[in-house]
Amino acid sequence: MTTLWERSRQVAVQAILDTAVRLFAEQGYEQTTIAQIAREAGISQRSLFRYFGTKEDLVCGDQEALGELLKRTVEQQSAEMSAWDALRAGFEVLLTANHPPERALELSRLIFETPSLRARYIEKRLRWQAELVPVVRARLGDGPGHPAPDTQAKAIVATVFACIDTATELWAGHDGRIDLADLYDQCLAAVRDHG
Amino acid sequence: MTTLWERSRQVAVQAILDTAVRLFAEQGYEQTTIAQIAREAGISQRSLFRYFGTKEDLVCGDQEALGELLKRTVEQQSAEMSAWDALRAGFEVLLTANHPPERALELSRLIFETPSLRARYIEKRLRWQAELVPVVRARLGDGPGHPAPDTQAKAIVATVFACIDTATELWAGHDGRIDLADLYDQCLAAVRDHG
DNA sequence: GCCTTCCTGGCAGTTAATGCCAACTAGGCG
DNA sequence: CGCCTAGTTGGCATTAACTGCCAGGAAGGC
Repeated sequence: MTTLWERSRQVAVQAILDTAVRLFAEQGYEQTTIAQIAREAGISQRSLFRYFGTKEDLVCGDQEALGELLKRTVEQQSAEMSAWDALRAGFEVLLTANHPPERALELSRLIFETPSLRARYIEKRLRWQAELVPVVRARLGDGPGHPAPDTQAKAIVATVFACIDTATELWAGHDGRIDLADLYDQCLAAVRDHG
Repeated sequence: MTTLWERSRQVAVQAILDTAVRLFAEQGYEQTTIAQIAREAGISQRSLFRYFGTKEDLVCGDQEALGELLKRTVEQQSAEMSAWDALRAGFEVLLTANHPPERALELSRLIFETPSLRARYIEKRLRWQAELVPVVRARLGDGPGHPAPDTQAKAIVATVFACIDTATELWAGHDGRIDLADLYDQCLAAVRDHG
């Protein structure tokens, strides 16, 4: 443990993030420049880019870690659980592991009202999707004779994320007053329940 | 009709597009600069930006027109058709209205393998989704008493696009040898058929 | 207390994108 | 035919996100 370096790094990262989120909320994402964030956070522009490779990473940078968590959680669900239920369980773990809800709400609103950010966010999510496909496919084998299990797995994962996205958008639109997991269930029911 | 201006504009646009697609295919998207495209297309950099607002628009610029077409097609389906079937009909019209298949394949591959392009493409698609929600919601009213029709409509539209995206990715991965509409049906079946 | 190692900050440069202005050209009108 | 207006084009400057490079400094082992 290179202790002091690690610690001051953590402090710097947190200071940058706080400054950035505050400025984004005050002025909007596009209107806030990297130079301004660096100045107010008391760090050089050059170092800011070393911590966060891009401006977008200031908002959706910690996605990689969550993707890992999601994958591991889905893998560890009991083998009898259907792919849909395993993915739902993974989603629920994400909810508890996320930021404090108030911050998550602020970030979600920012992402959903800034097109370029939303696109970037979805792009990162697509990487999770790719990693989840083999995990989901492993749960499809024991059903009846399915053709093209890969197609099936990809479609299921894509749909689950589409519903997560839709639910999150609705949740942010209602200022977090409606339970996110409930919204997700409603979305999935709208898709899967025939009638 | 301001004829000559209109016509030379069309010619210029086509020349720029041809040059751009060729260079992207040869060197990759990120490695090709706007300056190079402008130089080889025989136009100033400034004018190129007037035709195409951004570099990404060179690849996915004509998406707006397709979005309009999709919305109109879905609207015009017979009222008895379910939301799912109406959306499928819209998708099928898109397929025939698109570029020549060989070019569409090239563009799709470029988009799927270039993260920034894919993000931009998704961003444009999100605008289609938002516009389709009211159209889809109008088809849900005559069913049994549904709670939160907006949630339902959003979830359905998001899922349809997730399946379109998945099908297109698979289609590009198979070099277009599998029918895109068939892939879409497989994706949707994987999501909607319980078993 | 030195020395290696890693981090930081400043500087210059690249690329996409935008605003501004002067030169130009198509097309209408006398 | 010749001018005039309107819309177009291209060059110049500028901004903002990034990247490479190099010097200077601090942390931690010896």
